[in-house]
Amino acid sequence: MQNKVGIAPVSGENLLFLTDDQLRRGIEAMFFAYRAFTSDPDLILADMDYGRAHHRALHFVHREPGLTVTALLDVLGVTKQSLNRVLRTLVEDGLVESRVGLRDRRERLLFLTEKGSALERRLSETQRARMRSAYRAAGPQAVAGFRQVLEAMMDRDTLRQFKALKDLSDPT
Amino acid sequence: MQNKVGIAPVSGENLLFLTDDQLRRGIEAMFFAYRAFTSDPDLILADMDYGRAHHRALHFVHREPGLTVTALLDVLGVTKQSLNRVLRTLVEDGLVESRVGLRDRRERLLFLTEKGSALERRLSETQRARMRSAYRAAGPQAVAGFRQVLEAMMDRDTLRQFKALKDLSDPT
DNA sequence: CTTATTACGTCAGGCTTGTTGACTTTCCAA
DNA sequence: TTGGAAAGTCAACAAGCCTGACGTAATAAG
Repeated sequence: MQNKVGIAPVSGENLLFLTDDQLRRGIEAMFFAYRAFTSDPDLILADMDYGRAHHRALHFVHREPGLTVTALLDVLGVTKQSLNRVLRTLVEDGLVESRVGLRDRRERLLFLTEKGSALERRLSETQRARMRSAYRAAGPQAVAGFRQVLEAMMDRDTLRQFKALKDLSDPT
Repeated sequence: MQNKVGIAPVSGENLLFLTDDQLRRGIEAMFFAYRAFTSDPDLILADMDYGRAHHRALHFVHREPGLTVTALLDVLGVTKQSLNRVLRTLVEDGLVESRVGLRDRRERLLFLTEKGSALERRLSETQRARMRSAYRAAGPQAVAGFRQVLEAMMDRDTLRQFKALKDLSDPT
C-alpha cells in the first residue's frame, strides 16, 4: 500500500513521480493553490452581500449567454433550491436578466445586464491576472501539462461538461 | 483588456497560451478538477458525521504528528473557533489525541490514534488513487508542469507554508 | 513577584451555501 | 385532454465559516 521511494517501480520506466509521497504533495498543492485561486474574488465579494456561489453563476451566464436554469444547474452541480436563492438576488439586484424561452416558454434564459457584466469582469480579471502570472512564470510546456493533469483528474461526466463548454481557442 | 487570439503577442515569443480565453479555460479546469478531486473523500465522509474540515485536520495531523493547534490553525487558514469544533469531535470520537506539550505546557500536541490513522488512510487513498491515475495518464513531464503552475499560483505566504511542510521525496 | 503575553478552549450569535421534501404553476407533447 | 417536464417557492435543517467576548493556564518580561 505504501509505495515508498526505493521500492522498484512496477514497469521498466522511472515511476518515481507516482510514489505516495509525490501524490501527497500533489494533493496538498491542489489544496493550497485552489485556496489562493479563490482568494482574490472572495475579497471583492466580501464587500458586497455576495459569495462564491454568485461568482460561479455570473461566470457561466457570462460564458454562455442565454443558457437555461437547468443547464446552469447541471454545470454547477447544486440543487435548484440552492441556485434559486442566489439567482433571485442577482435578478433583484439587476445583475442577471431572466427572459422567458422562445422555443420553450417554460425555460428561463439567463443573461447578464451591463451591471452584471461589469462585476463579472471585475471578478474574473483578478483571477485571470493570477492565472496569467502563473502561466507566464511556468511557461507554455508547463501549462500544457497543468491542463493535461487537471483534465485527467475529472471523471467522465465532468470532463464531458468541461469539453461541452464552447472552446473558443483551444486546439487540444 | 480583451487579449483576443490573432492580436500579436507582446514579445517575440508565441504567447497564445496567455490569451484571455486560454486563461478562462484554465480557471474552469481548476473549478471542475477541484470538484472531482474532493468528491471521493466527500462520499465517505457523508456517511459519517464528518465533513471536509475533518478530512483536512486529519491530513495535516497525519503529515506532521505532534503539531500544535496554532500550527494547524495557520496551515488551514481558519479561526480557532471553527477548528475547535472539528477538533473536539475528532478527539471525542477517539480519532485524534491531544497531549500537553513537553517544552511548553500551554501547547496541545496533536496525534492520530490508530482509528484516526485508519480513516485518514481510507480517505487519502481514494484521493491518491485519482491523482495516481491522472498522473499516470498525463506522464511525468505533464506532472512537473502541473506542479510548477500550481506553485506559481500560490501567493508568497501560502508557498512558504507549502514548502515548509516536510518534503519527503521532492528534489525540485 | 507582578504583569503582560501567548496558547487554548468555549459560549453566543450570525452568515453563506448546501441539503430534503412538498407543493404549485406553466407549458409542451402524446 | 392529460401526463409529465421545467421552473419556481416555502419550510426546515446542517456544515462550516465568521466575529466578539470571556476564561484559564503557563510562559515571558519587567
